Amino acid sequence: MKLDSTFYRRDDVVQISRELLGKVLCSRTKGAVTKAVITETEAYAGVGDRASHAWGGRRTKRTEPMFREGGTAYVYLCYGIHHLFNVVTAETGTPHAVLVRAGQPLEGIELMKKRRGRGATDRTLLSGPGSLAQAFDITTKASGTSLLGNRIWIEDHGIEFDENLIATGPRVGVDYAGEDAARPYRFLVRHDPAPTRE
DNA sequence: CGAATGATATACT
DNA sequence: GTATATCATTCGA
Repeated sequence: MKLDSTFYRRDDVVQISRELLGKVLCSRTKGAVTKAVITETEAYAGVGDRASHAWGGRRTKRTEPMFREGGTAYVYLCYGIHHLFNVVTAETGTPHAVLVRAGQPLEGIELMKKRRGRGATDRTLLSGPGSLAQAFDITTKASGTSLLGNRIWIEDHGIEFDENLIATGPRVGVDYAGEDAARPYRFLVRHDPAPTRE
């Protein structure tokens, strides 16, 4: 079933980040549907988190979707090449978000390979936030889209990973964030066939 | 290991 | 309005 607003609008973004493991990310473009089981996430805890784009309450045209109600998509371009997909959580005005970093392909695999091109194998298809967004055809144009609609959404297929399969650690690529860089806000499934990095 | 690559934020004139 | 530094990464050598 599709996750509804009660899932997204809770305040504990770290808890939501953990719960998103095993959920199924779905996208539909031009009638074609692609789905994947989420296996890696990172939490970005709003104004008090130096690693977040919304740190200190920075509200700009780019970060505006993060301040909307939980259940909104926040997508932005990084390093001039990669689109990164985030799930906005909490109530309106609280810019919490969860970065989806990796997943296991479930449906529309051939289409994902076609979008990724060249050396994309089952292993590398969704390994990393930039790759995942590319495979799902998610770009900055999708930023601000509601996850309750039929363009991008998340389903619960009843998949549960055992507690000891879940690894927790510091987030990737946020060394600039000072002490906040060390926070254990990263969640991933061990021995995932589509890992990003250990 | 390091280049690629462009939108965005911020600091200027 | 213009300039410049920076970036929640990826891929190929």
